[in-house]
Order: sequence, then C-alpha cells, then structure tokens
Amino acid sequence: MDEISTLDRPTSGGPGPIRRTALHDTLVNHLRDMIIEGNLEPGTRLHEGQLGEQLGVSRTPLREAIKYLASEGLVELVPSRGAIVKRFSGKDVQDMLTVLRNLEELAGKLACQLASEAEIAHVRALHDEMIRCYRAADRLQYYKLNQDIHTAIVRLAQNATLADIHQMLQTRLKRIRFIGHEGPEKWAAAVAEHEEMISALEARDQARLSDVLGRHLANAWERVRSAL
Amino acid sequence: MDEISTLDRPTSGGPGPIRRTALHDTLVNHLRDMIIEGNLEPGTRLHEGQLGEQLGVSRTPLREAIKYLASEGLVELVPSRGAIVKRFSGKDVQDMLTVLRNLEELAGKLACQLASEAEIAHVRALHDEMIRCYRAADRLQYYKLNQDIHTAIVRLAQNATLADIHQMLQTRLKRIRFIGHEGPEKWAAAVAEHEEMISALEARDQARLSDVLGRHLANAWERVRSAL
DNA sequence: CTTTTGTATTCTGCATGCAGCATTTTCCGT
DNA sequence: ACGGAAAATGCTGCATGCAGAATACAAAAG
Repeated sequence: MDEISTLDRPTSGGPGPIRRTALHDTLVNHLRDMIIEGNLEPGTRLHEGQLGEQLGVSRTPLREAIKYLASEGLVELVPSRGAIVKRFSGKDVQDMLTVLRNLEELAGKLACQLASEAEIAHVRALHDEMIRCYRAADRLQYYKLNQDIHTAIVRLAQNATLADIHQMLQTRLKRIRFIGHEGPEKWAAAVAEHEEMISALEARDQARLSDVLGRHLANAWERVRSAL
Repeated sequence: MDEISTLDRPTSGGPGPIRRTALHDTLVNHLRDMIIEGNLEPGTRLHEGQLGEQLGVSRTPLREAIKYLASEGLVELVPSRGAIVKRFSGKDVQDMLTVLRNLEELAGKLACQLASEAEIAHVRALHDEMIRCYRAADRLQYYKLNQDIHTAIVRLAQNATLADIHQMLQTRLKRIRFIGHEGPEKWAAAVAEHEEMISALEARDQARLSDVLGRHLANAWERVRSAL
C-alpha cells in the first residue's frame, strides 16, 4: 500500500529543463521523511528486501539511498548486518544543539552585514505570518514557519557551507523536536524571542541578533532536556 | 594496475573482532583519497565502468560509494549523467574556512573546560613532535601532525557532532591545502601560533585559545587566497 | 562550409542472481 | 529437560544483465 506511486517524485510542470529525478534520490527524501516522522523508529533495522517490496522498488536504488543517509548520519551501517536507524542519546542532542547554536550565532552576525533590505523584509514577512499562526494557535504551520525563518536567516549569511551544515543539523533535530511540544508560556517566550530577532536583524545589530539566536536555541535545549 | 589488491583494506592484525570491512566502505576511503590527492581532478566524470574496471570492482559497490561521497559533498550527482568531482570556487573555500574557524573557536572554549590533564599532555606531546619535524624541515610529517593536533583539540571538546563536522570540512579543505605551500616565514609564524595554542590550552585560557585558533585559520585563509 | 537530423554507441539506472555471513531452529547428547 | 552443535533459513554484499537516456558521430540539407 506504500507503493511507488506514493513516492512523491517532484513533477514540476514549470518551464526550464524538466526534472529527471532518479529513484535513489527520491528514496533518500522518502526515507528521510519516514525517519523524521517516526515511521521508522530509532533502532529499526532497514531490511532491504522487505522495505524494498513495501515501497515497490528493487534493492539496488534502496541500498544507494541508505548509503547516502548513512553519510548524513541518520542511519548507521553495520557490516554484514545492514543499516539501522540511528538512535540519538541525550548528549548527542545536546552536542548538536551546541554546534547549531554556534552556527546560528555566526549566521546572525554575517546576516547583519550582508543581507539586503529586501531580504530582511522577506524574513519580516515570514515572521508576521508566523505570528498570525501563533494567534490562530496553528501549531503545525507555526512550527513550519519557525523553521523557515531560521533557515532564511542562515541563508542571509550567504555561506553555502554554513547553510548546508545548518540544514543537516536541523534535519537531524527535527525528529527530536517533534517530541518537545512546549507549553503555552514557553511558546509565548519563544515568540517574544523571535520578535527580538527580527528587530535586531532590521537594526543590523550583530551582537543582539547573535545573542538572541543563541538564547533561543538554549531554551530549545531546555525543552528537549526535560522531554528526555 | 590499480587493482583491488592496491585498495588498502584495513588488515588489522590486532586483537578484538576482526574487521569485516565492506567493499563499498573501502571504496569510499579510496575514492576520497584519490580526490584529495588530486588523482581525480575537479570536474572529472566518474565513469562507473571504466573506474570500476581500473579498481577491479563491479559497478554496484562503486555506485554506493559515490552516493556516500555525494552526501559528503566531495562529488556532485548529475541525473542520468553520473557523478563529477566537485569543483570548489574561491568563495566556497572561504565559506568553509569561515565555518571551520567558528567551529575551532568553539572547540577551543570547550576544550579548556573539559579536557583532562592527561589529554592536554598528549596534545603537548604531539606538538613537541611536530616542532621536531619543523626543525628537521620534514614538511610532510609536519603537515600530518599539524592536522592531528587540530583534530586532537577538537576531540577534547567531547562533542561528537562538532568533531564530525570538523573532520568533514578538514577533509574537503585538505585537497585545497595541498596547493597552499607557504614560504618559510609564514611557516615560522604558523609554528609560533601553534606554540601559543598549546600554552593557552595548558593555561585553560578559553579566550586566548579560541582567539589564536581563529587567527591561525585566518592566516591559512590568507595563504589560500593568494594561491587561487 | 555550417547547420541539422538521424543513427550508433556509450553510459547510467534499475532489477535480478548468486555466494557468504548471521541468525534461528532443530536435533542429538547428556 | 537442558545445553550445545549442526543444519536451515534469511539477509546482506557483490556481480551482472538489460532498458532507456545522453552523447558522439555521420550524413544530408541549406
């Protein structure tokens, strides 16, 4: 029932060279989503035969996708025993957040220096939209926009490597953050921090933006800490 | 002539469970080395058939290895056209160094807090050994120890994610650094920086260690900048 | 001589087959 | 009934086969 048709292969009808997506690439995204969304829990063995049949693909592209995810750190390869979904310890998560915090602090500094007014306005727009979702208590959309904002700020730093690594950590942590559903009061605090972030960015106040980004993640860390 | 026998499959004769290494894993390391050492220049297409025959392996594990390296960012996958060795622009390198600098600064701070005396002594030992190579003008060994020291310091931070990402960037830049052969005067300056690094670490002076690590990389950046 | 179109070759992408290792089950000895 | 060895099953790892896309080449038209 989870056939190949279910695999969301991008069918962009737009102009330009039509996307010729390879199956292994599609599988990477599909498996990544499955892991993040918890369809594949940590410790689960990725049986090539079974999983391949379930998805309606042969083992070859599946294996290739698994190798890719292994390099991303989402699965672990055990020689002669296949791959298992990596389990992150509390310290692992803390470590990732430490690095993520440092990277966002850096991104904040660079963003203040390099962002154009238009780009900042765009982030502001995302922020306003997010606030709207907050008021509407639309947690899902709020969460998505939240991530988008962080990603957008990192992009402002105009540093591909920084963006890539940030994205990777964000992806790994996404799974964890599904757990950390903060209460209303913490949620309000997070929104306040976001408000300050945008204001610091608009003022191009490097130190303040960097600081609030750091605090923001430190709080996220607190939330996760209590959830584990 | 580059047969499978040439592939350095780890034949640890030591105790413990004998390493059953998979071919695709061996290939990852082999290809990575080939790219770093310039046997495969940027822009080169990785022909599965030809390369496989040259290395004496079939296409399947080779393809898996390529997917892994693609996730590492060393090669680029072009749909229906295979993989090419990624070419890094000057800005790419600068971006990586910016991130690397930030990470090392973080590592320096953490190392001062977390390292044991024994660990610091070990780094000191590596340093002394490196100085010996410097005096003997043994560039190759010097270079290796240099990297080892940086890696060691990062390990002191006791943060797996930090260590992983650092390693990844270090690997990507390794290829570039082969170019940047600094002259004697810069070399001396680098050695002096290292001296200060160790001294700051021994004094557990976070700010100073972080600072000198940052300066050290900034100088490396200067060297590369002139070489491009 | 340049451009274009049709063809041939090469290469990638995916599926499948087979051998070896890991694990489980079974059967025998105690 | 219990422990252990040996067979049996299942799975991974690697090789190969085949279809389709991309490219190179060649011939013909302008």
